Amino acid sequence: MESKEISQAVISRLPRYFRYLGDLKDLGVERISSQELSRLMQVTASQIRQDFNNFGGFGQQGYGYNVEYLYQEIGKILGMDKTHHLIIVGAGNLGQALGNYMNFERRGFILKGIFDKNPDLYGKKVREIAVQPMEEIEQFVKENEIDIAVLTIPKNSAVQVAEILVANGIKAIWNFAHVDLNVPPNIQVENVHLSDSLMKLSYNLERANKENK
Amino acid sequence: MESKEISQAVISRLPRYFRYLGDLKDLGVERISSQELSRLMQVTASQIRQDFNNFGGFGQQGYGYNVEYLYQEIGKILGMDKTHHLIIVGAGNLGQALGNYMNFERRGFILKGIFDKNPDLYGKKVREIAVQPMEEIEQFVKENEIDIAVLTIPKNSAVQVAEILVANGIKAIWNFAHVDLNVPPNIQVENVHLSDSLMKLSYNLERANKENK
DNA sequence: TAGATTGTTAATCGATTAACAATC
DNA sequence: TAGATTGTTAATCGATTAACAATC
Repeated sequence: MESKEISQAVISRLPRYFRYLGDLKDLGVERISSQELSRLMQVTASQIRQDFNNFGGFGQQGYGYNVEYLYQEIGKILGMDKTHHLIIVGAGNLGQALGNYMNFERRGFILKGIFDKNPDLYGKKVREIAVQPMEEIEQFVKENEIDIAVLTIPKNSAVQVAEILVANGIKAIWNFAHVDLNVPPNIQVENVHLSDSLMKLSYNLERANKENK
Repeated sequence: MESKEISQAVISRLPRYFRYLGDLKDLGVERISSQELSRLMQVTASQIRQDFNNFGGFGQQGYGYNVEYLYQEIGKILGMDKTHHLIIVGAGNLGQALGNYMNFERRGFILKGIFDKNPDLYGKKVREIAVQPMEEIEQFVKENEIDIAVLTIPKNSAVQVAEILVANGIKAIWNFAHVDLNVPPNIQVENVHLSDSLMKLSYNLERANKENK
């Protein structure tokens, strides 16, 4: 039971810190102050210190932060020290693209299964993992310890499939379907609504065009 | 020159309104009040009215909002009444997946070119569009009216390619590369950092696991 | 010790929610 | 007209920034 609830605004910034710290580490930088990091990342030093202090003091007065240590700690907070097993539901272009993306595996996200309802795809391999019929999914999820389901199926079937997954014990869904899922509050959902993102870009493009006239 | 700057928080919500209104329209619903929409979308009626009123009054006291009209207006705000020409830079799995995604075309986002530096991919077709060598990109962008460049290339080349695109007149970048681009402020960038999103899910999963123990 | 920089409290800013007068 | 619901102002809440005492 966690006492202090940390805002999603803070959480959303952690992966970016993690990325910059990883780069600094690779560059051999040993320590960094909130001010230097602030210049690098274009956010205020105040915000950096506030963000880190949500999780306890990682720094040292007069010194700053040890890059390697901070990197490790943020990694732990994000669960990067653990292995996660995932399945991909929907073996279309996007599902395959995500499955083939090596970097996820490097971070401990291991692809365990991939499913589709299209028989033409059965047996097709995505990184050694053969596409299985959708019907197998319940059994598979029950028998294997799956942490995360990646939903890359059309919106009309997404809600129903999500319910099946939840009923069989899935605790987290990475949702690429363009629809809001209706799941119990203890199930974690992270939405990636690509067309929403593209529309936002379209709006900003439009607005910038208008301003420059 | 726009007078009132509308916050990105509001803009980010518009595509979701657009989606719900589209669904309502398809269901034949003619009018809706902020309260009904509030229940449907799980946001406050107050926020709905505030959001819409950033762009002028779309409703009518005592009646509510006309679904069709509101849908059209939000569509216009998002630039959905216009055609956008885009190119995809990076013809890997993700680039191809995005290129093949039909729904973007339905919304007026027309794929005009696709580029990669891997010669094995030259000539490969993604929806009638043949992959071209990366070297062609400058000329192509100059000669064709391209609005948006979709970056689906590895992080190490992304920053440099973005600079080339900007130098040749690209005004908006949809960035899937896991790196922050450094472009002038009049260039619009929308980032889709998939691994950031997955890490956030990982954090929330972790936290939920702890709480339930 | 003096200087640097964190951790943390206080002040500010912006976004969300509530309330209600205007009006269809 | 009475009822409903917007548009909009005011109140609240939360997130960001500033300031500074603690401390390495």
